[in-house]
Amino acid sequence: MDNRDVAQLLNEIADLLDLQGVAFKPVAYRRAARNIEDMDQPVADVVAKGALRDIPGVGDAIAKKVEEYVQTGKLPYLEKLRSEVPLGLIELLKVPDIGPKTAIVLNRDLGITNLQELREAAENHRLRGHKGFGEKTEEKILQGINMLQAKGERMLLGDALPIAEGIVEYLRANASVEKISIGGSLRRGKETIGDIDILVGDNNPARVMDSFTGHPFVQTVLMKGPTKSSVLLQKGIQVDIRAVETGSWGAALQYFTGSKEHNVATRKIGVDMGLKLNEYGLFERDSGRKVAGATEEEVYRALGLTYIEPELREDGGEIEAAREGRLPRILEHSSIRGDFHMHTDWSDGGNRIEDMAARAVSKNYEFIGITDHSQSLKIAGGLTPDRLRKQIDAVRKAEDALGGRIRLLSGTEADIKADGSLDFPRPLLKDLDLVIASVHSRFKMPKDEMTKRVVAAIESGYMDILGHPTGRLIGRRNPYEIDMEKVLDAAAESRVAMELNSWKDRLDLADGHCRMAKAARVKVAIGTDAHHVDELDFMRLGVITARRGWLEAGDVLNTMSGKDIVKHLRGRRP
DNA sequence: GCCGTTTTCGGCCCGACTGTTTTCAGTCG
Repeated sequence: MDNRDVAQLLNEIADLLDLQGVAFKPVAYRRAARNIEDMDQPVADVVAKGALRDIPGVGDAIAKKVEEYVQTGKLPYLEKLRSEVPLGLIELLKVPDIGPKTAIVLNRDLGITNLQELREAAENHRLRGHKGFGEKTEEKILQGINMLQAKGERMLLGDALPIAEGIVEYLRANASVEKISIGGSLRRGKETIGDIDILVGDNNPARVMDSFTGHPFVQTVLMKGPTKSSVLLQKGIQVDIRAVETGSWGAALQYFTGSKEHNVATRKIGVDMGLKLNEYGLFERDSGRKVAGATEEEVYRALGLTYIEPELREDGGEIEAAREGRLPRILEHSSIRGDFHMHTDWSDGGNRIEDMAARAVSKNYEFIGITDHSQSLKIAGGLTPDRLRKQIDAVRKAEDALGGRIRLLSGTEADIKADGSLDFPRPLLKDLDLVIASVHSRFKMPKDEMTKRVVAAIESGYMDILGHPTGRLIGRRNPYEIDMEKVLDAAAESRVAMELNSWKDRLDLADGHCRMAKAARVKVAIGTDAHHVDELDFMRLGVITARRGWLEAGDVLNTMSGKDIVKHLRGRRP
């Protein structure tokens, strides 16, 4: 059982308590669930250490239940709740506009116990006429059920960003707004996005709403008011837009960026200072006088905090750090001077070495790693030792042709075989500038075996970077079982870097693991894993993830100059 | 159920939009 299972359990308890009309407890269970889910350590380890109560939001009662579940696999408290509430009611909560209150009424007055029965009742017009239910509510519920069943998974950060940027550009050009920004989880750079939030600062908000909801990318208008609207795009992507006057821009952007938990925490700080924070500004509670609001910096300053970058706003310790002035100066994209990981037409890439290099030069990079696959990855046209020898020459030639404008590191993404050995003979590895080694097979190994395998590769002395360290594909494949603490300890010892693979459905290391790497004093190397020149742009996803992982320029090898990175890598060869 | 730079008890963020209301509750973010 992993952290997600435990979180799911606690969330179910919260839902069931909601459905019993219990106040406050559901919020507490959800907070604990979220913090357990976001933890980097397996919850079972925390239980073993007896450290559950150190998790924010976990007190005696929840700790006892989690312990019981982890140790016995059972939780009688949940069983009891399940027996008290019709099980199908929980799925009703997923329908937009149906919350616990409505679900309770539907069940109590109409005997509805699941989604199917709700659909039938709505279709047969049995809802209208009941107190609080009219014709429109009935229609909306039906629509909501259809939407729920058609709705896809969460979007990847790398898919959502270009869509949101397109909308921003459109509004900038067509609605001549004064200020506009992406907000929400997208601005915070979360790896997956539920919907797209956009904030507009304009002294005529109603006009912006008309412009927004009236335009061709909108398929359905879900809601439209003078300052706030929601629409659906094709494929069911929801976009929420909010407009405020420019004087409230900072407060609104702060509010609209979230996270929800970060906002609750900042508003609480306000309350403690006799202030009230909302999207219009920060106000003295008694006099109503406005203290701040035009910029985010101003709002944070007035709360006694240094500015907190959006990627850090997860209520993960950033508020305490900001109060004590010890927030890290997180990585900036402008500090990136190279890319460690890409493929060419020598294996399964789409472009030549020269093309990749030229695009890198146009990004002002000082180095790139040419790292095609190794021989055992036949499906991807992995290079034989012979071919790799030839490629080393080709890389040198391409570098010369560019007249020293960029360093091309001849490298490989070598397979880590099941026994922990690398997929090329050592003399060949020794002649390469850069060795990334990755697991591409036998993903389902037991945890201790997988850990041993990867640690053995790290300790071989022939690798520089551990490629996509957990092997996950967001939304498609779980990370393989591995003891990240042990891997990081070995990496620290051997001075091997962890890759932050910034391919859009990898982002591996994930943000939390970046923090662990930093704590273990292990460097991070961002690699796009590009198979095409355009995919070198995935670098920004890596930078965002590194920022979410609290990494600073000095924690990331990509900030080294071309000259220094060559020196660094040469110094590692046995 | 959790939590504490006024608290170990008594609070628990704040406002827009909608539908069905003659003044507001519920939901959402």
